[in-house]
Amino acid sequence: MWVNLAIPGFKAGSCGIEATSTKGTGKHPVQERQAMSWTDERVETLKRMWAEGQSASQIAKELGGVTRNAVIGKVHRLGLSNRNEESPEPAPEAAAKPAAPIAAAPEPKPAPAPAAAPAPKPAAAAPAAEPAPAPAQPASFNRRPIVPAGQPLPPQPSANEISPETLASVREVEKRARKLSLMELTERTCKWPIGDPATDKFWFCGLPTVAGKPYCEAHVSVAFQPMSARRDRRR
DNA sequence: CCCTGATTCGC
DNA sequence: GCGAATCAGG
Repeated sequence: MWVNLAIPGFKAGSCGIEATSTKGTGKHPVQERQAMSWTDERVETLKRMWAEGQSASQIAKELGGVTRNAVIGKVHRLGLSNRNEESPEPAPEAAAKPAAPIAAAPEPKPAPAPAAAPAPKPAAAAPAAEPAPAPAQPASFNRRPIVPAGQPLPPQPSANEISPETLASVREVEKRARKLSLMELTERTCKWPIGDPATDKFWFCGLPTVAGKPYCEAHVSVAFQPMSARRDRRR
């Protein structure tokens, strides 16, 4: 299960290494040695995610131990504010242009820079974008249990049931999916499942839901269709 | 309400 | 440098 959120007694008094073992108590030895700090690694993650267009809160959550304010503050100090503003370099392909090239990109992977940083990401079998939510079992234990859905999973419409435009749009959006695990879903994160539950390549969309709906805008469009539209397209 | 980023300013 | 509090906005 995911344990780096909300460290109980944690209170970043400031920056520093809160050396005193105020929390040296019997806490889980989870990642948290010496109060969070902007290590090269963390800064790199911050830069990468910020460049990808992730929000400060999302970045904060990923990093753990910091608030979105901290992230924003750091972003400013690093001087990489306005993520917009064309970069001096050939734009590295912004990941958010709906209604655009429908290129068949089968790889939904952000591909972090191969720098010299020891990626804190799970290796081999996991989707690189997010720590795999299945740490409890030995790697050899493949074929994990069917995901216990909290609610019935939506039917995955076959390609011939949705318009090409919508399909393209959805795929585009899914590249930006937050890839949440079941436990990370909240009332307002899109619960559309993506990938095969029987493999590691499975997660939930997680983007903001349309008010009152369980899915984000893109997924609502494929989940809720007028009967007529469905009938017309089928068969 | 939920959420965003921007800024200030004591630490 | 850091980030909570605050501000301004969607």
